[in-house]
Amino acid sequence: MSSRTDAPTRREQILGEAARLFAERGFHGVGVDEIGAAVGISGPGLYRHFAGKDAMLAELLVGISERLYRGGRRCLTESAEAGLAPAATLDALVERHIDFALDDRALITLHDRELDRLRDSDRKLVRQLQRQYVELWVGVVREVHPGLPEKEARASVHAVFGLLNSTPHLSRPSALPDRVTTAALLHRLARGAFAAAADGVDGTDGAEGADGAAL
Amino acid sequence: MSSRTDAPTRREQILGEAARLFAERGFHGVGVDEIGAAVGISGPGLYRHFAGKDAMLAELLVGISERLYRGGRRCLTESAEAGLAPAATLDALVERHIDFALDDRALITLHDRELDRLRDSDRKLVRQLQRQYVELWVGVVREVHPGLPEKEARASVHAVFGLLNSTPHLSRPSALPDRVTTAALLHRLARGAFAAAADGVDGTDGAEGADGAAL
DNA sequence: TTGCTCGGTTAGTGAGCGTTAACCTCGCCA
DNA sequence: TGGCGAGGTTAACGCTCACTAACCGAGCAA
Repeated sequence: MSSRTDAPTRREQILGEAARLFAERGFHGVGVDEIGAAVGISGPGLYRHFAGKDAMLAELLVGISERLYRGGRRCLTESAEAGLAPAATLDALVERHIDFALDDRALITLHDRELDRLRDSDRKLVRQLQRQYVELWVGVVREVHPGLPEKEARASVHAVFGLLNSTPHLSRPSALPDRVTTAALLHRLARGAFAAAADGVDGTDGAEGADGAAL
Repeated sequence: MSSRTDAPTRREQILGEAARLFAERGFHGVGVDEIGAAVGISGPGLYRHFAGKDAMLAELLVGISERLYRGGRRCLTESAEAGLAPAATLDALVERHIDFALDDRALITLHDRELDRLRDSDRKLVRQLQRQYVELWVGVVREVHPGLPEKEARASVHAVFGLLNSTPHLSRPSALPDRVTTAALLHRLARGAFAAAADGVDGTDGAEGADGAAL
């Protein structure tokens, strides 16, 4: 509950390092001693801040899931207030998701890799948030491409998530272009994919509504 | 080395169940007793067939990496022999990768999730095969879209892999359309993504060379 | 000062789990 | 018939590792 620009509290510091380590070597591959060492305290001192290792992972995954979902909802409401076209709303969703993927690589990695190390209740919660987030996208996609059947729209959304979340999986991020180039590229890829999903199935042919790219 | 249509040997049976279990609950989340139970023997009996749990994972990951790479190479040579255009070669690569992704979901999941549980030497080997596979694609993509810079081409390839490999991550595969619909959809998505990657950066605008889709 | 809480420490414990040891029993070949 | 290797079994070992116990020093309020 700390206000946003405070110096990072101990808890947040621990969560940050834990996220990094979990993403690098997997939840089971990291010991509590290492997490402690990463923030300058050692081992069981962590238990002053968290109930256990599981609790850290849970807080990370619930946190990122909530941030994604809330961010998505905000896109929709803001787009609605501004009276934007569906295609522009979809662009906003893509944009925001790319920001997450590039800024919080570790969390994105955890989000689709360590989900099933959670206690049942937490896993249910995370999955529900994921599902809501997906449905948010599906709704917009189907506004943009009315002819696309729901199942295909949903599969497309999952596929585009896989596309957008691909960069954190890179072993050596130096292989990527700089951030703005990468973001622009991912955006083009995602838009192109959605447009192609609808090809031959609706007449509106598409997603180049925003800023006339070539073609 | 058993010929393809033999009844599955014990080793293969074990590998199959191990792959399924590892994909479902993670390498560290599965005990040797469970793997044994899945094939009707119990616990340490596995050590008559494998040096250890690590060896199973290694064989799985090296195996799938080699199959992917060899399959990719075969696409290239066959396309060259048939005198196909680069765009058609890319289609063949996509097609084959989709087959892998849909038929060997468990292996695909392991392939980008459990890589770093391997011994150094095995991990090096797998990474090298992965890299070669990627470069195969990068070469073809750059033939199809000559203006696309190499780094962006490589990032696009990674992203499209993420896209194509997205279906195994689904918690409940029943949410997907039937196989041929899914395969066709994924193919359209991938082609659309590559085409969009090059938009505004080359003049050739394109991947609709194969079988004129709409638009 | 007294005393309490907050955030550390080190030592220890107990469970889980990969692996090994020792033993058994078929089927097969000489 | 005798032996032997392939493929099982159960029991046990030992290590790793999350977590707990017990203790401690600084700040700070009454």
